[in-house]
Amino acid sequence: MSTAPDPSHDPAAEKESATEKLNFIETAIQQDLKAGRFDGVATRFPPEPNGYLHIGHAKSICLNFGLAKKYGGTCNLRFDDTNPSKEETEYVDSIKNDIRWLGFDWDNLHFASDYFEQLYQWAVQLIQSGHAYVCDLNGEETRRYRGSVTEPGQNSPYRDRTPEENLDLFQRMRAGEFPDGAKTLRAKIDMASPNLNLRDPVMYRIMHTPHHRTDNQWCIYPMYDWAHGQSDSLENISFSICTLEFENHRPLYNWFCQTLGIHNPRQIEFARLNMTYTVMSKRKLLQLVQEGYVSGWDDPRLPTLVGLRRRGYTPESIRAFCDDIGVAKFNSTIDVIKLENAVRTHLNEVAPRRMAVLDPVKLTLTNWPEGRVEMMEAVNNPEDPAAGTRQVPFSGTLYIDREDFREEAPRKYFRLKKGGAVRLRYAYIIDCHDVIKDDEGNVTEILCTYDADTHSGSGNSQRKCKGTIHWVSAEHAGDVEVRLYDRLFTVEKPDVASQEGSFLDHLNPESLRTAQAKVEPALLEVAAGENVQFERTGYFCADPDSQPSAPVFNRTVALRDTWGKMQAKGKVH
RNA sequence: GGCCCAAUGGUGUAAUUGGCAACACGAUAGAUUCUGGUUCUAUUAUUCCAGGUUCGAGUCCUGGUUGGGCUACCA
Repeated sequence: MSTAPDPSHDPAAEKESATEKLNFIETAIQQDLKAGRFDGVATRFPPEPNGYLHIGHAKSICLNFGLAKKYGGTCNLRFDDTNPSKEETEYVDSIKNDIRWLGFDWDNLHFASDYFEQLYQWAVQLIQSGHAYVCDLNGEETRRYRGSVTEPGQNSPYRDRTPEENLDLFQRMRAGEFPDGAKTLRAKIDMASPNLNLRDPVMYRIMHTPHHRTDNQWCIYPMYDWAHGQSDSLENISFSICTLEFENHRPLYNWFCQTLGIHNPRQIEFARLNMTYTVMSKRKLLQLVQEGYVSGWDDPRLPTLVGLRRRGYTPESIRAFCDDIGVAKFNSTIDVIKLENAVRTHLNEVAPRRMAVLDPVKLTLTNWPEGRVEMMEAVNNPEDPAAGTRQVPFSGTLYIDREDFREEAPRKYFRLKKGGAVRLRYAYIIDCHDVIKDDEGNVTEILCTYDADTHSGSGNSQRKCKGTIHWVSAEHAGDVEVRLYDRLFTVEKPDVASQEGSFLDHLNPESLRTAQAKVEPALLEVAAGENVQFERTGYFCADPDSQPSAPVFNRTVALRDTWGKMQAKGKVH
């Protein structure tokens, strides 16, 4: 490096600003915009209200809302509520909350059920133009006629009914003349198509089931393929972004729009999110909740948005994560470390630091003046000077973490050992001269002397020591419950069924440990939902179970632990 | 035995659309540090295989391999 290049003439920098990194969806959007296929960008997030949102949905939400924002377009929230047997208003509310919590707001709120009448009219249009027919085959027969992946299907015997007859039958289906399953309305496409979705797909089924919004107004309900694309079209969506499993549905999506002669959005598919050490399917999440393996949808071990929130994940960290993982069509599995890293990064910037002793052992300062209490000034957040400082009471009787003391230890052990010294954070350097044990040999009390010249920040002493540990003054300490969460599963891919086993076989028996911690006074005032860092330990969030002056803390994620890693690798003992 | 889609370091995503393979995370080594945190530095690749087109291929073509999806009146 001989000369510092002028940044304005740095070719590398120019290149960087000129070539913005686009994912494959953005590339497609820019091409379509340039070609004039669409006027602008209109997207939508289309959940079915039959469950809680999880981190995989967050990826889709960030994508759809993010694209709208990036291109100055709009993003709607639309509930795909076409199956009344599974859907409930409870889920509608939770989904709205989760999206807002994540930091997004929709331009328009819609329900597929609002389009039922329009959908019906369009179905009539397809019947009249000879593109749809009423079929009397039952489920079992329909399946048989469809053929298989290697064999073509056969035409339904009802395929050639006249438009008049079809119309009459369809009207009577709507009027409730037939029982559940007696008839369906099917699109007339091609029973020999290699794409199974095109083998005369069912558009409507008869279900005498009240709907969460339309109640008993309808007894015929549209299928996904018939409702989804048409809803997109009605809302003038330009890019209908969905997951990979709908790739084979795209020809049908386009067929409906084109046959109807209506606005045809472009469907683009991306790979859904998979993450190590967890499960993402609604079925499995439901099973974990219903069978009591976790405490509920908001159990902090679940990848649900309500679970992550309770665990202490911030919206910012989840958005950063979604941004970080990118979008592609490759079926990948993201290392959960990425998620943990995202929340560490954010919390490192914003979480106030506090001292908490999770596994307390008593430490007495034998040369401390009887009854004396000193207030120590502690920095609230070294990453944020504006967070200021606080006063922490210090006395001759303290608690430190059992992990931070050993009678004998290797040179690389920087914490307190018998005959050694350590710095008490924001206080004094202490020397350990003795240990008291119970009959079983457990350390019950550590005896030390403090070095009065080493008061934090005083500059009175040149004395240094390698280690610094956290502490809490016994008489001022609060007692709180701490819930130490770990991964729910012990294997990277619990989903990949081990031959005969179930994903439940891989549940981590230690995914939740509780501890009674001794904490500094400031921690007693933390309100539910607030994030803090317990110095040297991890990030914690006060749980909704917290009571005034009696918070319960959930461990969001531990701090990076170089020492623990060295131990795990056998480099030290 | 059909159709559709994908494949780039340990993980995930880029590559100005045919022009010197980049970024993040992880891992490793070191520096700094009153958090074994943070921060900083360094190291970490014959682009799944085989042919072909081309001055030039991660990118285009052909064949193969591997993985995913499709056979609900679910979405």
